[in-house]
Amino acid sequence: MILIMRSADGVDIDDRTARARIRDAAITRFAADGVAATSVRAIAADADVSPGLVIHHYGSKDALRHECDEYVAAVIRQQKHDVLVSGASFDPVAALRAAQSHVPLTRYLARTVIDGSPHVAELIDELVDDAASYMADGVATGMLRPTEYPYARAAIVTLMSLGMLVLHEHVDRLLGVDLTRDMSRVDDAVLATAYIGPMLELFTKGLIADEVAAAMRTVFVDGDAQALQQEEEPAS
Amino acid sequence: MILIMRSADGVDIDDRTARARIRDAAITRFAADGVAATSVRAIAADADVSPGLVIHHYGSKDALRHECDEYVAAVIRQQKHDVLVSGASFDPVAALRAAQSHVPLTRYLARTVIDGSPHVAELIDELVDDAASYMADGVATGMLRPTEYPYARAAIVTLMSLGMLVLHEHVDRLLGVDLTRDMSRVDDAVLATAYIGPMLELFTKGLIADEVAAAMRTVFVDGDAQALQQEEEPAS
DNA sequence: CACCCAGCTGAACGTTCGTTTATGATACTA
DNA sequence: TAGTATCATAAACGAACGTTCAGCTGGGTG
Repeated sequence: MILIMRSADGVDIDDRTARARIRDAAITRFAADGVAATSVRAIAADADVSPGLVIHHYGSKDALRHECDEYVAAVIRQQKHDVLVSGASFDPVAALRAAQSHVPLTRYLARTVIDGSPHVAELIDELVDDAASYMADGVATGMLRPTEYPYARAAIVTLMSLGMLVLHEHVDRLLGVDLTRDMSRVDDAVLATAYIGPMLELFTKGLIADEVAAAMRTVFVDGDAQALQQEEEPAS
Repeated sequence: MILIMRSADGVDIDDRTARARIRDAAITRFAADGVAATSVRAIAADADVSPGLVIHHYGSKDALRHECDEYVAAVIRQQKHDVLVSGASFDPVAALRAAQSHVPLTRYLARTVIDGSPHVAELIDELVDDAASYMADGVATGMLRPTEYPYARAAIVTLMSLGMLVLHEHVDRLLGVDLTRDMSRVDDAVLATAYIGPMLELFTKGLIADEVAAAMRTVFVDGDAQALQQEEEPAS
């Protein structure tokens, strides 16, 4: 009945106490329905305990959510660390696997990322910093193209990936690919043609033609608000 | 006290009745705090009416949310139409402007896009279809690069843009650019260097080097699950 | 054995929620 | 002026919420 989180998964946490069960149930519920729409009673029912015990262990629903944030952040950091020490520098396969980590955790992150938790914001800052570091390595080894904006590019790519994760429901509906599922378990051609294929194409060949980009660059980067009005009054 | 939505903005809606005030207040509140975390009483207070009137006009909170969905979808469709009839085909400036449409509506869309509303899902499907159409035009006129995956690419780019919008809070924190603000009003260099600059670079030059992409393509697109396991057992 | 102290429960607390209802104010119509 | 929809409110409803608390349980210790 209860979706029990596999306790190990590379992380050395071995608790299966009621306290841990409550935390896992909370993470799954928060991820599925959002924090505000999840009741303490629902969490308690999922964890097969009384509502009172939830409060007894965590003090309040808010504190529980707080601890879920920290736990998810800790697990993701751990996974990041594991990836880092196993396959060094920028390994796209490992990075992709790390990004698509444990299912409920990923779903949790995708949900709470918009509810303005300071812990999650911190975690995202770290993810961006790490991405910037990885991508600098990637540029150095020639795997990635050089950039004028190392940090901004890392932030944008990270947030784009995260954004796709947040919108996983729509990605699934439109492309038939569930990003919150472990991708290494999906072996069909759908994933390839519907997601990774166009993704690789997009990030290899680009999207915008050079001359158009140059024009847009003139307007937005070199130009100013005046040039932005060129729709109504075509100048130059 | 109340954040009143400008009634016109290209859409021929001129109601300033209490009913409209409630709807506008609900959109703003739903956008800011989420649907579940917003109480009917808070909406009523923002609209300067009694909680009972909210129900009297809309029947229930859920029906109100339903109507907000439909209203936002209608306004966005209207704006899309306006852009379409004014500057034809794929005009990047107009497209960008249309994407960054009216502030509370954009925020609303960014919030409700993850709560699984059928109306919003429908709207997204339309946005993707439109993007596919625009991008096909762009390819025909040479403004965009050709693609093996026309629909998937359109979906990915649309969802990526939407994802950035959803994560606007983090985009703002990391890059100092508020995507929910009207971009034509922001004339400083921050927007250019922090967002549009790297965005243009990313979608023009790409990110991944050709040889790496070719390798990843071999693994993910041409290969299969067997090849995906090459980390543990490096084959071939 | 008595003790006891975590872990845990069931019932209840006060609050807030969405919603209902009875009633008042207002403006149009005959 | 009387009648009557329409718009709006204040008060209250039951349900569900987060939370509290007194008491039950069962394995470890004297």
